[in-house]
This record gives sequence, structure tokens and C-alpha cells, in this order.
Amino acid sequence: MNNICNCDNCQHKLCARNVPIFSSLDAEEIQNVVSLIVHKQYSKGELIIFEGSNLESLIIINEGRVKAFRHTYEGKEQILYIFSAGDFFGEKNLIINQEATYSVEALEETNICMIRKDDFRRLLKEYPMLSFKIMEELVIRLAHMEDLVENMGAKNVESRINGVLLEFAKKYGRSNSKGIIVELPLSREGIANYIGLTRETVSRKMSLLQDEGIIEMVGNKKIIIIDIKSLEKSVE
Amino acid sequence: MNNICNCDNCQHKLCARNVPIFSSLDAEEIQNVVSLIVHKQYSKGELIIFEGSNLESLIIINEGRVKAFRHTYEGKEQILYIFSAGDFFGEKNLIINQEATYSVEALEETNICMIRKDDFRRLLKEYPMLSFKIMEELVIRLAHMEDLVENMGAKNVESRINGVLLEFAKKYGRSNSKGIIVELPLSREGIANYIGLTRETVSRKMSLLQDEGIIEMVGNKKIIIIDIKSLEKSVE
DNA sequence: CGTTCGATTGATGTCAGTCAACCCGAGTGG
DNA sequence: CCACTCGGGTTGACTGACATCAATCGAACG
Repeated sequence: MNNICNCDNCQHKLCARNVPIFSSLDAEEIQNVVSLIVHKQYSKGELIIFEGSNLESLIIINEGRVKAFRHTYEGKEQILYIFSAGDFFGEKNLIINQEATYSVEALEETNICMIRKDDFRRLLKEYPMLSFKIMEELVIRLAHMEDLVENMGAKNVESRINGVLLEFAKKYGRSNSKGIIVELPLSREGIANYIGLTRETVSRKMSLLQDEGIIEMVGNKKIIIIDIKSLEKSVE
Repeated sequence: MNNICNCDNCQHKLCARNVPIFSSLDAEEIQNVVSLIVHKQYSKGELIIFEGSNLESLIIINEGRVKAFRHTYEGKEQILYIFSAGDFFGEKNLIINQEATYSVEALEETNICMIRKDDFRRLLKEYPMLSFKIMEELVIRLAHMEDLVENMGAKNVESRINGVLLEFAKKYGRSNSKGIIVELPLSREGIANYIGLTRETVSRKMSLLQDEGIIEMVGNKKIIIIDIKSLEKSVE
């Protein structure tokens, strides 16, 4: 992902190549898929889809990170997923013809690929292996949601925070001599809205983790995990 | 579901017929599926699968209700799903070769159908529509988990309880002149473990709902929802 | 350099958790 | 037929942890 060639063609290829659900296709088939793809770019803060809207395409993230969230009637935001390169969304509309049940917003500069509903349906028929790959992805996503539910329902606040930090470390962390450097996709408030707390509580607990020497905060958007064992202790 | 013929053959047919994922198959294909099915019966409290075990079959519920749950390292139970007739589980093992991430326990007398992993994989190849049906089911289940996360993360306690009661009403309720009669699948403690509260809190809030004339409790396992509008108010 | 937005810190309040007693209905055995 | 037990449910008093409100800080950006 580091050195992206900027010619249109390469980007297309990259998009389809990086997507797990297309991993079973050969070069020619990929080419076939690529021809159907439309690109679009969003900058930080832009809404990609809106809760309740009717999506006409499956959307795959090529580069960047987004959050999927809902608003309760009280106006509280609940973040459901953080999607990054290779993840797709909009499948609800595609598979069961249901409108989007969450909004999606770019957390940073984000490139997406779109495949129109009918095109994708045709692909599914043409390449049955695709269905299987999507099933795989859905099962993985389901497992993630199960973790989240357990995290929020049956765990104390410390464990929840440790849990998110570990999740982010796993997905976005790079090791170096000092520890694991993690570029946080979310602000304190975002983290709070992900695990059902308030930003103040998240702030306090993270400060505590820093005091204990378990993590180190570098600015607002980056942390270094010094002692990952301690974080893991409370997570099963 | 009311009058079940007890001969083996009928039960088999019933089993496959009632399952949404087999709804696209014709009589002959159903017969083909039926021949692969093994039946088993569990009584209330019996464990059907255990967290961490390797399941060799897909399991479909023919009759009865079960709960799927996990234990945190602190010993707290988090219920993830209530499955009933037509629902399946064990797909994790089947699709991504991962061990069970939750235990499943019968909440009442329960009949299940089992299809061996290899048999089911063969069915998937033979009837591509099956994959699509399973995708549908997974998407629906995912939507359910998203609701649950929102419920637990972004809502006050009253809304959470109202949410579960409405969910149960929708799945298990029968209308009559007085209101909607709901056979609760879970005890107070079970409800608490489903939405991340304690049994005392659930008990208190339900008593409150009764005082307000919104519901009426009949014994411990049944409620009548008198004023469903009030329950719905707090749920979006 | 100033403005702005997010993060932090502190003081206070509130509500769900905890602990404990009691209730109630079902089942059991004398 | 009644006494006993047992498990789940309810109720009450108290506590503590997180939310809330408010002030301040500080980093990023123009």
C-alpha cells in the first residue's frame, strides 16, 4: 500500500486486487471486474452514505478509513465499524434490498470503488466463488460484532478501552523498538461513541494507562503501546 | 408449527421446509437435503455446543428455542442470540474453519437437524442459490447485531428493556383482545445478560412498566404488552 | 500570533450495581 | 394434605463509578 502508482489503470487494478472477496479471481476475471468499477474520492469528514438512503452500488474501500455509525433518537452516535482498505459495505441493499442502516463518513482522505448493484449481481452469478468469499467476510464481520457486544455488555470500562486499543493495534499498528505505534482512526469522542462511554471517561482512562506506563500518547492521534501484555490481561 | 406429525419422515421434511435457506429448493432437491439430515433432541438446560469446540455440522433448529452466549474471563455471561425454529448456527466452522465462538444451550425442549460439514459444502456447490440464501441470513443477523450494539452502547436503560421486550413481542408474540401475549424465552437474569444489566435492574424496570400500565406480568415467563406504543416511543 | 477544536482535569450528581432480606410458586416428601 | 425446600423474582438501602457540567489547556492551522 505504500507506493501507489497514480495512473488510472493501476489504481483500478489495485482496487480489485486488494479486495479479499476478489482474491479467488484470475487476471482476466479481475480485468472484467475492473471494467465495471467507478472511482470516487472523499475527504475527511465527508459523508459517503447516509442512514436510510438507497444505495445503488456496493462500495469497496481502496484507500483510507471510514466509520459506520447510527444516530439514536436522542442524538447519540453509535459507531458500528471502522472500515479500511479492502473492506466493503452497502451489501444490505444489494442482498436483501434494504436501505442503509448506518451512515458512513470518511475519517481521512479516502478512495472508494463502486460496483453497480446489477453488475455485482451478475458477477455473483458468473463467479459463484464470489458468494462464498462474501459469506466468509460476513461471518468475520459477524464475529467482530459479537466481540463488540461482549465488550460492551459484559465488561468493565477498563477492559473495554483495552479492547479497542488492542483492536486498533492489530489493525493499524506498526512495531518498532519502543513498542507498537498506532495511528488512531478515532478521536477520544469517537472512541467513546464506539464503546458506549463519554469522551471524558475515555480521556481519563487513557491518561491512567499512560501513568501506569502501559501506553504513551503522542499528540492526539497516535499512541505507542509499551506493554501490550498488560492490555491483553483484561481481554479474556 | 402447531400440529407436528411425529413420524420420522414428516419431521425430516418439516425441518428442511421450514428453513429459509432451503426455501429456494424444489421437492426433489429438498428430498436430497433431507436424506443428509440427522436429528437430535435436547431438553431444557442442555448444552448443544460449547464455546471453543470444533463443530462438524451445521445445526438447524427444528423446534424450540436456544440461547447463544459467551463467558467473559470474569465469569459474566453475555447472550448474543436467541435462535428459534428455522435458524441455523455453526456456520463459522463451516465457512471459515473457525471453532465455535459461543456456547449454545437449549432454553426449552428443542429438536435440531444436523448436516455434516462436507455434505453441506457439497450442497453449496450443487445449489449455488444456497450461498445466496445464507448470505441473506447472515446480513439479517448482522443487522440484528448492529441493533444490539446500538441498544447497549447508546441507549439508556429504559430504552434497552423496551427494545428487548419489543424484539420478543415481534418474534414470539400473539395478539389477543388484551394486548400482545409474549412467552419470554429468558428469565430476568437472562434478559439482563442479553442487554448488559443485572437481574435486579431488569426486575425493577419491568415492575415500573407494569405500574405504568404498559405491560402486565403473568407469572415469570409470560407478559402481556398492553400499550405497545409506549414501548416503541423510546426505540427510535 | 490568534483562533479553534479537541483533550484534559476537577467538582458534583445520579443511577445502576451490590448486598441482603424476603416473597412466592412449584415441586417433594412425610 | 400440609410442611419444607428451592430457585427465581422482588424490594430496599447503600455505594461507587461513570456522566455531567464547567473551566482550562494545548496542539494545529491559517
